Amino acid sequence: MQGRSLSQEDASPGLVSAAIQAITQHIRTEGLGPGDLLPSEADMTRRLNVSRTVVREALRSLSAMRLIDMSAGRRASVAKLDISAMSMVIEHGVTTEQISVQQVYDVRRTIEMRTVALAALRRTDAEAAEIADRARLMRENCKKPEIVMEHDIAFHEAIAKASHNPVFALIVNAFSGVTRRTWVIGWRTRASEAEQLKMIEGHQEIARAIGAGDPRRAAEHMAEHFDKSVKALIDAGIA
Amino acid sequence: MQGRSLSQEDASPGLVSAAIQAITQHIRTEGLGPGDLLPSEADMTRRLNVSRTVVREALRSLSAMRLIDMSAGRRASVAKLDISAMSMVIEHGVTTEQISVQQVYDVRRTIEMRTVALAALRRTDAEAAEIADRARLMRENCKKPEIVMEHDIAFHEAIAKASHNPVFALIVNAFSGVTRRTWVIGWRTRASEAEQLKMIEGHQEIARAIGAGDPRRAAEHMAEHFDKSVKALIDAGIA
DNA sequence: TGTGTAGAACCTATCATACAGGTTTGTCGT
DNA sequence: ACGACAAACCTGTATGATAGGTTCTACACA
Repeated sequence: MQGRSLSQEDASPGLVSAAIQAITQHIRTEGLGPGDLLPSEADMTRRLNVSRTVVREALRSLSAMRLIDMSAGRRASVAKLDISAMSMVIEHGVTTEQISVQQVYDVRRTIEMRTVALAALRRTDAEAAEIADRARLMRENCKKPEIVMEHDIAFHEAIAKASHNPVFALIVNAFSGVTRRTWVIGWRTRASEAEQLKMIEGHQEIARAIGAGDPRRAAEHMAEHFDKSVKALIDAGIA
Repeated sequence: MQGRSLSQEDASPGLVSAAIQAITQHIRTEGLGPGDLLPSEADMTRRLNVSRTVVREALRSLSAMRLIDMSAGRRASVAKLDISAMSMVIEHGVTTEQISVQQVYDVRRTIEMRTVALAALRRTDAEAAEIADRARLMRENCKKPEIVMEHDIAFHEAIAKASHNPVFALIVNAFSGVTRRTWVIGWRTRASEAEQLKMIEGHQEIARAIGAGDPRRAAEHMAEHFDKSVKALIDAGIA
């Protein structure tokens, strides 16, 4: 007893892929939004006429891509937008040497030149304050690289958020993982303490420009920041 | 008999998450590259001291993110970079109305302004030819929207590829899915045939600029193209 | 009438086992 | 040396069982 059914397209081979299709389509056709519940596994098992194993692997796949949330005892639900999956993809690309760190920086530069300009135009006061705070905290902790790094990453994420375009925020977030793995290298390369401070001041300049609502100046400082960061990485021998 | 083992961090709850961690870490520590084989499921079952169900769900998750390739009878292998997972995330965001089409276009514009400039600088002759070909094919099939669309998408992907930065290619690819869902709307909005032709000519201009190795002109035409596309979408009532 | 608490009902997480079918590999006959 | 066949190994899917988490209901008690 394992009659093929699965409504339609068995394009990609395997029942699991078909189940994934069916589930995403269900979300689409039912117009489900974040938080809405999906049918239970047993239910899907009946509807799709496959074993629970298949249903579970399909759900697990969706969960891996963060399209749905799963937790014990509760039915799966549609997830809020979250691209940490992409973060894994990028990290994977870097660790398997299919992507270079420099290439990541080029993309980041491209995107953040835009987010910073948008942020300068659209930031709320609270967002401007958050951004300025991160820059300040970087300076205050300038002796502790780990902490500076976390604030640095949060700084860039806050700017992306202030751009008010979630797609930008998503992408910037996706790069945080890689950044965490390479940040220290760039930091160490800045030989003198003065140079490290200058880098932090660059962040403060950016924060000020955003606060002043000056997109051009913000973008210029961001560009400068990236140029120096890339230079630091190259000096460190990361091609 | 199900002693907890799994080396370390059970941070995210669930054995599956832990298994995912273990597998990605295995890839990292063994320095595996694309095509290299992972241990068999049975092997992992023993090593991680969990059931095969868990191992399979972990593998399936990685497979969903396209970090590994799975196929019947063969062991899983490390995958070549492929971000079609992100495509699903973006589509999910759009269908659940967490992202607007316009926001996607803003991101595309930002990125493609860069890819087109890089392409003009770094394209090989073959790549330039491919890009020009796509533009030509768009014109030749201008009566068949479906075909124009496919060549349009391929056009943009070819440019991204010619930028010689795989991360850009990845991201542009990620947007192809959404584009496929909205492209026709923009096309229909261009009322007259003349307007449709003008849009296609815009692509040819871009192709020419890339062929001529002129990044500035290429970027200008790309900007114009996006501005018009967004306008078309807005006219169509897609906020 | 209001409330809270113990179950019942429902669900997911994980395990064990089984079998069908695809891949790989080595062996044996020619 | 070569090619076909078989064994060994692996994955895909199904089934059934148990443990433990969630939610809702109904009943006892205030």
